[in-house]
Amino acid sequence: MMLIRIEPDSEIPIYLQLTHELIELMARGKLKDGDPLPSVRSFAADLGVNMHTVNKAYHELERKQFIQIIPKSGAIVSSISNDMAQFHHERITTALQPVIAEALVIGMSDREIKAVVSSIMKDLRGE
Amino acid sequence: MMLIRIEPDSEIPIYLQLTHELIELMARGKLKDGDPLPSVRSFAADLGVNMHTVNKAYHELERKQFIQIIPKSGAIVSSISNDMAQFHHERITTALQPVIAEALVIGMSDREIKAVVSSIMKDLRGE
DNA sequence: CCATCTGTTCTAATACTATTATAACAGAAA
DNA sequence: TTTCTGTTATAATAGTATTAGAACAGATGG
Repeated sequence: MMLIRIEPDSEIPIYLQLTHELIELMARGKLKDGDPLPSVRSFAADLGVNMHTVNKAYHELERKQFIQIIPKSGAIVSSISNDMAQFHHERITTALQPVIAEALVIGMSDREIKAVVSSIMKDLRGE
Repeated sequence: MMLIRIEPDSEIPIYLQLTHELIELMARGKLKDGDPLPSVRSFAADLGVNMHTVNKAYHELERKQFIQIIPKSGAIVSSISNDMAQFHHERITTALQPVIAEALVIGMSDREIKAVVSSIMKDLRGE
């Protein structure tokens, strides 16, 4: 049983909420390399969403190389290959840039921004 | 003349690209408190997009309190009121969280993540 | 081997968002 | 008073998100 809650009325699409939640579970170490993910059908039933929505989330995770989908069998969490570091690094930087810019505009100091980042990292690593 | 380039074929909606670009200009100090923004018509003409798309970007910026729209007159960059710090702070944290989680999963160390954040801040503040 | 489970693929419908195009309106500005 | 401004309205198009239902074929386990 996967402890995940979806907000159907969120502005964030369900399949993206799901990818975020699963990545967070990986960050927290609750999903580890090699762990199997639920089948799209059972997971969809648990979450009360459509099979295709879960499938879309899985393919998003596969695109980002966080899981491996074995055709007609299932999906498992996959370790990140080090040689793709550059690929991932660029995505992270691109995603971070507009948020940091916004933080600067609202008047946050470098120290404050780093503190927020540290706080988030601590929360994810802790426990 | 505002030095902004839009990618019409990006996965990111044009109106969001515009908001990001404008916020970045504010972060870089090229748009300062009280500076007027181009009219939605002239800006749209310059960018080669529709008037309504620029208007949507402006209202997105107003919602985030980065500009002030004076009805039937124009829009100006507005300083951030300190008493809204909590409001902004939460948005920043919420936006940052999934990206940090992703960074951790791809194996970035705390030091590396902070380095990327510092690099972005330096780029925005520098020059 | 066989029944079941798996992801895959297809069609289809609905709702919403993004973008563009026109047009008209009323307040602001010069 | 003419021009510029954001505002509002209608409409069309394209794309995305979500759901539904069904069929297919490879994988799995008894």
